Amino acid sequence: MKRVLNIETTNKVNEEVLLKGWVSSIREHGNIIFIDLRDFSGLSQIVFTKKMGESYEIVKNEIKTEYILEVLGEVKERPENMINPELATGKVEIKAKEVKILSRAKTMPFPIDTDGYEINEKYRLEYRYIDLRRDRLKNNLKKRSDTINLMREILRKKDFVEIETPILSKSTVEGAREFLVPSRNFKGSFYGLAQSPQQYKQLLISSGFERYFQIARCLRDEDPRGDRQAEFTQLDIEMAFPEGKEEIMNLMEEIYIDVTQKIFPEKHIQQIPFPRMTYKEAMEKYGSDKPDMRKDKTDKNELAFYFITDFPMFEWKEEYKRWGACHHPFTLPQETDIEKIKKDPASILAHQFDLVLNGFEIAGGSLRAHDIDILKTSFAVMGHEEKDVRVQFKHYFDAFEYGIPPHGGIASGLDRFFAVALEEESIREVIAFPKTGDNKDLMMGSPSPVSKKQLKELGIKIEDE
RNA sequence: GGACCCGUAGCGAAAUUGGUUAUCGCACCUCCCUGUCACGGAGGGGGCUGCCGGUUCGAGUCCGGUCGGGUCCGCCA
Repeated sequence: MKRVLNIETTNKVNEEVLLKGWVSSIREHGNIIFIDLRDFSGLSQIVFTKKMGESYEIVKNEIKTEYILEVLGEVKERPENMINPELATGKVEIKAKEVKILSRAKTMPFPIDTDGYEINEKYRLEYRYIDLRRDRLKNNLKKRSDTINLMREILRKKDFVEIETPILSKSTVEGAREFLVPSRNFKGSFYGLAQSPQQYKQLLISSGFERYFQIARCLRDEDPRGDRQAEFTQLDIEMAFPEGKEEIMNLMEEIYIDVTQKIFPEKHIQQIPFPRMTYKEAMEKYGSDKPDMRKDKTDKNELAFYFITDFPMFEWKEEYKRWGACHHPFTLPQETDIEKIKKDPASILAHQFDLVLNGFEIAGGSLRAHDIDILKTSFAVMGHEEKDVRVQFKHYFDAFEYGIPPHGGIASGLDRFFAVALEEESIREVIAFPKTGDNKDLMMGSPSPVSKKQLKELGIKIEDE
């Protein structure tokens, strides 16, 4: 017999159904027992009475909360005074005939019928697979999935091609600290885990994939925050021959408007089209390059999207005593005079923009430098010797010499968007298996030491304390 | 790398200025109950108060260290 979902019972009155799911709660009344059975579609109330005979004894003596059951029963309309309006299936109940225990369960380490905020997060992270049983997290991950599906649909309709790029990549001078992966075949050499598909996607443009996108996992070995994790997901987009940066901004805007209307219909966008504000104006007026522009910050359904444009090309990195890229070195400066760029880097603006939502940077994009001399100039300003850059970015410079169209793109941090849209303070609440503030996975127990054999294979020696 | 906050049964909390046997709710176990839906009622078990050290006649409470979790700064092209 085919299994029926709880939610489907509402239109199967007087039919026999086979339900499978988790025991959410048990209410025993001596000679009648109610069990709320939970599956992915919701709850059903199952009624067990002594008429069941032996099965009733199993329910009475053996079944506990979170046991997984198979229940054969008949859908019955509830009498008027027993309807539960709180429940989607509240107008019916299941009169059980047979029950089978599919899996037994220990007592849960913490309650799962609450929103979970009250529980110390270390327990929730250690037993994440149990934490994910709670409705709030299930809903968050479901909405996440729906959104990503919709984004794919929108982009595919516009002829964007989804292409996967390597995670095992190369360590480079610029950018965030990379996770390093030792090579077994080449002892002493390392892969860098991709902190973004940036270079790959630009190379794909040179290949003629004029419209690329990817739901890309990115990895950065920096300290996490409430809105940052070592690994995170971004909607990564790149296009050839854009009609200026406006085309890229408009595309991002279209995607987020559609997502909001279809997946988060209770939300309202403060202003469409998304307002544009220059970096200079944002800093002068709000002292931030990601101001929270909500008109009513107590309105949890208000989404204030804003584009911040015209970022500086370079910023002084005090730690390294040199110039660095405000966005990344591949950005197109607004100034094309190479001498002017070299002379006064601080004055140079970039064709770069961020998308800000309620005070969070949720996307950053730019037109890219496709002129190789401009690219070289940017690296020179940042104090990198041309020959070093030539070695590290050989592929990149080579590709440019083989020809690359004008192009640009954007990357949107999806975890942050979901945190805002789902009214979560931490992106950990919208990620299935997040890590702690020092990048530990409390559930898997990673990072973890490895055997001497593994280290030897990799040619690695660990220094003693 | 730095600053701050937190740590008491499985979970969440309480415990006056340091003072009897560390309290309560949920969960768990036993029993009662045929209409509950966070059912209700009666009873019960469960604690090295994170760990180590110090102050004191006496420490859950004060001090130092350490471990664990969180927030922020640095960092995050």
